Amino acid sequence: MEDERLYPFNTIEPKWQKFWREQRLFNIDTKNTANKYYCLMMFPYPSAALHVGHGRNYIIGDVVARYKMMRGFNVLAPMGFDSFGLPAENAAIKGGIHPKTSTLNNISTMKRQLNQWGVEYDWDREVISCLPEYYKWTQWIFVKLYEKGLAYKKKAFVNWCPSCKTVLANEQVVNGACERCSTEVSQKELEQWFFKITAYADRLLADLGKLTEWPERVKTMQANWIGKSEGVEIDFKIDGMDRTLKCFTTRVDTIYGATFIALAPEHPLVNTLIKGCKDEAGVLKAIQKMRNESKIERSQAEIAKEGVFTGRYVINPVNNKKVPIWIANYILMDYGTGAIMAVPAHDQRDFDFAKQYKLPIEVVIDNPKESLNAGTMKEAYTEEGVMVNSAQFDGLTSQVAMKKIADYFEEKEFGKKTTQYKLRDWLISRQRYWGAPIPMIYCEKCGVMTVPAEDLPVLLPESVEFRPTGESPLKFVKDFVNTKCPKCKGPAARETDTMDTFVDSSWYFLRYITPKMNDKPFDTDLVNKWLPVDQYIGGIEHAILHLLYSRFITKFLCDIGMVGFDEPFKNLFTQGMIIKDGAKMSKSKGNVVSPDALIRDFGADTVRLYTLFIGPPEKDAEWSDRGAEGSYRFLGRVWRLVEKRPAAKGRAASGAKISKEAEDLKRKVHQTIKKVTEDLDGGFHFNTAISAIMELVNETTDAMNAEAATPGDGAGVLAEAIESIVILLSPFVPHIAEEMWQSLGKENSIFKCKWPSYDKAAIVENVLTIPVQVNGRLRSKVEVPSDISEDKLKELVLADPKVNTWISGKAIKKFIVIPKKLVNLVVQ
RNA sequence: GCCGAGGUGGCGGAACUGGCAUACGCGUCGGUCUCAAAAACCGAUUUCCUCACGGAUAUGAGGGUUCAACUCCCUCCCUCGGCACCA
Repeated sequence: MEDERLYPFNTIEPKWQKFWREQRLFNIDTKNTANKYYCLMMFPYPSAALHVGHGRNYIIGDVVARYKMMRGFNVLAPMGFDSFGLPAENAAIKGGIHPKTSTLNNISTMKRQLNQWGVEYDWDREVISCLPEYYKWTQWIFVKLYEKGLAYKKKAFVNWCPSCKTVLANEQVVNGACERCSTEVSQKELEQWFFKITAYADRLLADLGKLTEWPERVKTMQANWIGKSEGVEIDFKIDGMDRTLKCFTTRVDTIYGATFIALAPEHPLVNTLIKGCKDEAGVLKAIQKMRNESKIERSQAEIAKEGVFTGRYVINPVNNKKVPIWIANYILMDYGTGAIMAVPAHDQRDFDFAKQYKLPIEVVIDNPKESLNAGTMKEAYTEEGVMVNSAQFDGLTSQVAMKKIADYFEEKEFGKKTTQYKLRDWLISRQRYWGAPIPMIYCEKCGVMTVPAEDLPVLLPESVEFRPTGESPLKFVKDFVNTKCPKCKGPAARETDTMDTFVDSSWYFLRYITPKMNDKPFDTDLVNKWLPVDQYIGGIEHAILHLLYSRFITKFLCDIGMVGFDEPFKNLFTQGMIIKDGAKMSKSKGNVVSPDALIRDFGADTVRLYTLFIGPPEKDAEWSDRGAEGSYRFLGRVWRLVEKRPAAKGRAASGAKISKEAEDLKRKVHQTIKKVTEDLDGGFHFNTAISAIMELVNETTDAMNAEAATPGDGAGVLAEAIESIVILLSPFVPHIAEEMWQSLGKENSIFKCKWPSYDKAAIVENVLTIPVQVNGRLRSKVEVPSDISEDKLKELVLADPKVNTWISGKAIKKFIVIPKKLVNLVVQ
């Protein structure tokens, strides 16, 4: 085994890991804010073992931190654990290990793995969200939200996962199934706590515009999720009743074409409306049937439209016509007002429904290209057009009419302009144990109140029984539930729900600045100096949930003066997944690549290098063990290069005449410095930066072999090349770089040295190879001095024998010269 | 259906602002070393024709603009991700 190693990574790696810790390379004083750079990786949930896919995130972050360090920044790179959550509790129910024990065990395993990867952090700032010193402040934020009316409790239909035995936020339901375990989600009516994120909908949407350094796709996903639409809320008078019915529409221009009204089966007016109608029992039965189709069934696929007439009518305010009220299964209670004005001619869903129940279709927007006929149209016309059958609005374009009719409605008080969002309030109650207890107390005399600040944290009792009941285990802990009312000191009960773990993770990045502070969640002044985060790195799977919640909580903290900024993350980078055998790595698929064996056989630097070289980091990439071996061989070549380098006689004196070979190598060195620096500054182009260094290594190896064969003046440039290679590689492969740096005779850590800058004069090519095309096809190449005149170049090209074979006997129509790039002759 | 990203050798992928397509790595083939093998090193490698020189051909498909197109424009196909009866 020993001889098979290309270099002694197994001794080098622990040596430098220990060195970095002892030197406190990553430990910083946040009071020193000059030249600060906050490099943040999304903190992980502590699962049992990391695979190479997880590693990508940490490796990228580590490269950025080390590179910025070498660029002279005061880098804050902290790490922590998002350590409340369901898996630990489910494991406790199954295996009987307390969540706290298994979580803390997993944390220490993960820390060991991170350390093995050579990924370093300021561990003095570690934040663990399941410990009281942290969740005390999560509870404190809850209290602040409650005080501002942004945390409230209501009875609501909620998403219930029968397998996890808990409720889920809308964001955690994926295709009608639980985000975590993929079990189909059902609906349950429960009293739940919510955060009023909808109060911030407009700002969360508008401020996406400020996030210029975020990936477009993340912003689009958030915008779609918030789902803003502007329209008019119309008050329809119900015929024969002293009530109105509100309908939201974005197409008020189609009001004259409304031929029926449709209500969601859950609409609160339904029972009143059908009272006394012809077949009350039959109608009620039909409605009941629609209600029983769960929300999920309704949203899964386009199910057949169904509906029933209520026997009632509303009056269309614009023309006083009677319009029938129907109940329809395609109307959602939780969007808009749960009732719509249906315009079959101009909305496909209404059209389908009208066809099925033979309801009238009236064209009110005509297609300017081809006039519409209500009787023969096959589908709704949803485009813009010209107003018809719309009284005084006839002849206007629909866009103009939209505004005019909206104004007319407000003037006549038929309705008002409003904005609707798809975003729902954030359901944060969980009937589970392993989360931060919601700090509320219920007193029979004094009512609902928050736990006073001085009594925080509300500690999670350690001794509980884990049962798969679907009810919070806290309910059965008498010492926990029974408490005193903070006001009247009489007997009172605690809230037994805990908070969604996304609450924990929506403020942790603030805690890292002053992680030990115990009288406040964080120091506002220091936080204002360090945030917004300069670079946030994490998975695309958090595009909506975590990133939206964090933005919301930051805006809230900004509003109450706790922070001085309203967006937490300036630059966001979302890395792609590492795929194996065409699928995301997961234990159940059995395609997990563990870093342990790879690190044992090839070393951490190989795993790091391959992970970075595999492809553009924002894209998914297929893992290949063979590919990883290629990275190992490369490191072996670099190692040998450093070992076999000729004794440096000192650099060639500047200005001294050097050979062409030496000059070529020097040019390559400086071109590579330029390329790597630009790749790291301009984006996260690690893969191309590494291939540029590989090219330099190849050229340097050739130059060294040539120098060994026929010694010349190359030693000085070779030394410069080797030193540059080691520095340029260091952020990617820090252990081997430190070792080689040391063997080059350097004393300090390589990360204390300055990142090289390139010499503009050295990268200038003085001889150029100019491709020559004839009629756009490459026919020859000419070598010319870079300062050649255009005339001289033309002369040379025309003298070129290869070119001549292609142009002889033909007339030159055009002679295109792109200076320093290419020549193209057009002949006929 | 809507929104977003993408489609380049056997594979992962390069290519600036329209200017030598296929860098770098993997794999494969050949060679060196070895009794032999592995490892390592050196060389070849879009495809087709050619002993060779060389030529033709190719960036999902088709068309267009241009002296010149992976890059710009139009039409279409496919893959991945998100949202989805949102009025």
